[in-house]
Amino acid sequence: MSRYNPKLAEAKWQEVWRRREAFRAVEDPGRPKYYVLEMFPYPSGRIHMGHVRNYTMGDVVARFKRARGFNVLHPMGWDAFGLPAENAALENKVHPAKWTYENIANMRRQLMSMGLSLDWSRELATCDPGYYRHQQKMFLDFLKAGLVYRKESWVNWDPAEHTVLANEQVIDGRGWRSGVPVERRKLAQWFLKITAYAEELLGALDGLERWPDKVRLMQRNWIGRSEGLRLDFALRGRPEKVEVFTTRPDTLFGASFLALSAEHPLTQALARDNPALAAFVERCRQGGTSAADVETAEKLGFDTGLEAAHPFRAGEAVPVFVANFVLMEYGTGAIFGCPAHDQRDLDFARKYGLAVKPVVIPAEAEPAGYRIAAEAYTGPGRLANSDFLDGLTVAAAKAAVAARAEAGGFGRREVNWRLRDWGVSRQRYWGCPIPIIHCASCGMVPVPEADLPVSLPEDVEFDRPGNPLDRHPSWCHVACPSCGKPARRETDTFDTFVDSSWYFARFCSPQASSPVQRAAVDYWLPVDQYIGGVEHAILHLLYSRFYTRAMQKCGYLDVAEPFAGLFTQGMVCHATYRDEAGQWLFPADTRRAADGALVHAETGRPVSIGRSEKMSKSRKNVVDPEDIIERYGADTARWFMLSDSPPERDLEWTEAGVEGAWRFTQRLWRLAAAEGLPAPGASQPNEFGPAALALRRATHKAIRRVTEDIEGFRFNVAVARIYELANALTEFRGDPSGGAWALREAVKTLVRLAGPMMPHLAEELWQLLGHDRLLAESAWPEPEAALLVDETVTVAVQVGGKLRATLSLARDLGEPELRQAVLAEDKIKRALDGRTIRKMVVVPNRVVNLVV
RNA sequence: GCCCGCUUGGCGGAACAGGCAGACGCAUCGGACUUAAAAUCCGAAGGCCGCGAGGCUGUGCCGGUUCGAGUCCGGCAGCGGGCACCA
Repeated sequence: MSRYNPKLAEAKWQEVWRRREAFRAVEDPGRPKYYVLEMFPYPSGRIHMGHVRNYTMGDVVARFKRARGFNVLHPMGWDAFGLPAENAALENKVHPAKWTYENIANMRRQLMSMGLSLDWSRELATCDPGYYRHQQKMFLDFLKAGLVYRKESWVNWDPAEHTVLANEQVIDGRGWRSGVPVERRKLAQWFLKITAYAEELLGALDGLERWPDKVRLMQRNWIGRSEGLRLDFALRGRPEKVEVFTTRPDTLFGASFLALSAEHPLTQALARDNPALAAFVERCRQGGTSAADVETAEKLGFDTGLEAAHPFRAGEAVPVFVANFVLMEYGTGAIFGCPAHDQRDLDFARKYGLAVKPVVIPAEAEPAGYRIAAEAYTGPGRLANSDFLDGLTVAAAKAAVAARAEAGGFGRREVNWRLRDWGVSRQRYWGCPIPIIHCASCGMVPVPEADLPVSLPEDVEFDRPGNPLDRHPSWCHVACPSCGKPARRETDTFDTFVDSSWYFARFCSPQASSPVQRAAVDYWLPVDQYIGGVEHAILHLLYSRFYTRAMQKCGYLDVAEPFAGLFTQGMVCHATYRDEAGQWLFPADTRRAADGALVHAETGRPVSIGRSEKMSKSRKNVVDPEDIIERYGADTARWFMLSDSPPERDLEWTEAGVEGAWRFTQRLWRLAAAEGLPAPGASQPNEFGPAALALRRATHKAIRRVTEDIEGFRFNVAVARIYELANALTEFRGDPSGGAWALREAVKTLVRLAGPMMPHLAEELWQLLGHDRLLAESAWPEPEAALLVDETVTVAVQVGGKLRATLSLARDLGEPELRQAVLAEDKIKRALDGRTIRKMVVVPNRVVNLVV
């Protein structure tokens, strides 16, 4: 028999699908729609295994849903703006646009070789003015709707390169190129008012039932709703008050200091005539802006010498510090510290010799002798040493403090959010220009809609750091649309998260002259199944949820939630290899020596094998999908991606695993291309012998299980079911009564079920089996209910919870018959050893447990 | 630092909603076919004890709930991921 040649077959079927426009999506209100979307890729130039995994899963869903009768939308595009293009420009003297579009062309070719059932007519790239003009239009709408504002905000500043750095460009507090310590600097920037939707974004999470719980939890924590109290502290010897925010007003009587942010107005005022403080504030600016940087930095404080009066005990006062861990962005930029009940405050108090007074006493502790040692106590308890709060629970004490503070006019209950507004300004070239003009007379003037898009200038130089838009000789100089006088364009561009916050909506009507065409989004949205990496669990998904609401407010569409279903896939990992010198090696540069040891492909020197880690270029543990597809074909790559590892978990790429997948494609070919099957259309026999019936049961059970497993995103289990059906087929030895018909049914079903995963091979076999219609256009089978239940079941019999025997019994036996059958069994009699049965626990058709 | 996740044979994993732990695959071993190899086909296999029937034990660790725990609860350990300018 001939072997299956994936190279020929894959090219052939891809061409057939393309010519027939088999995957083109057209709105059809008469049919139920299904929108499958994978997170679109950044066009880095080559697809990697993570893409293969992501797009294979999406394609399985798309092909499956299409076969189930849905009108499927499955588009692809490019998240094409971003920093790497500028880095490439800097390093290789190639224009970001040229670099990006060449990368897109190559990746499109690679994706096409995977045989994905995509509607390529809807392809878009976010760097195309035809895309980003609409983004500019919507920004102006958001501005009118009050969702946009401008304020000063902190950035990472590289003092050597005079440029703003991304967090990833800050390594150990230093610029990645210059190696110079990074400073925090303030810059006027554009913000989108995501906090206006904080309550709604939080509340709506409950309704996203087809999202992973962990993603919802991460978003919940990110939004970070907390109820607390704003409280005024009077200062001794100064007129100002310090307003603090606290979620633990109950611990107020344990307060031993106040801490202000380095950016707090009072700090700034004090620093003007206190050089030591000014120096400290300067020092706080060292280091990056990320949370990890701020929170792992050493906790530092500066005693201002001021004292703040306790709100409830005028005679008592606490020192006022400036501290580097207090964030101006959160709450009021000032806190009171209660060391006994907050670890960070405790560390701070120990360092600066401040009092540690416990005020919440755990139930099991003695109030008089209760002391705090190295760890703060944050659990429940009763209040002590706290005046009018003594004896109250934490919750009651919080309420009591709040009530008194409000009554006294020096406190206000408040809901605070960790969520901050979305800073969308980037001081970069390769992004969507922000359509604003700064005029000396008129202020900030929106670019008139007729002048959109504001396109990026093409004649830019990347010979030095900084934003080329800023130093462009002509681009930023423009007449003010309002007064006509010379004015200057905004040179910031949008965060690329803006681009990706609405592309799913654009896919519904990618050619529309407005951002979206209403009928199209009304039909297709929301996305029924979104698939991507868990690394986007918070930002991209939260921004998209906000952006969709903003679009809704401006009348572009009428859904609040963009993604009804979400699936987050795991990463693709591979073992790491090093040579004797400790240098990383690509797997492709190694081979197996005669004794099985791994050696360098050329030198034959030994190679040490490290643990499996996420594929990354820096560790060289990458396998190029193009090589795999070249050697084995796309179906093998797809099949391997789906076998073994549950999709949400990390997958380890192994050569042996790919070989196994390859062998199965050949095995399937042999099973289905075998001679001697009855022709299609042969009528179903009335009678089936036992072997034929058993095969039919296996076939129909496979249909049900594979269907359920694909629906439930258990692709690895679906693959196992397909193997089981293949095994049943292999074991089948024929049956004079209906055997041939049952065999054909099983083979046909096997091909049909494998179709979403190995579409080319399945299409080839489908044709070989004599079908006229394409598999890609054929329906999914329905299992016959009668074939799904067995007459006999295997019942496990336990004595005292231990398995003693398994019995093959008729289905749904009544308890008396069951008891009789169980007690007749020798093994059970022996296990009982004459003891009396106190109770018989029966799980129908599964387990009998005899309690003795 | 904070938040989140994961942990089952040699390996990846399966186990509906608390009910036969190890489906399915990979690797391994034995056999068939072959001059030989590859490919393919058949078979074995968690660990320990036993000639055997069989017994004991076993889902990261400690404890609990239950007739029954991989699954539920409490505690611990190890590993991984995210943290607002990478996408």
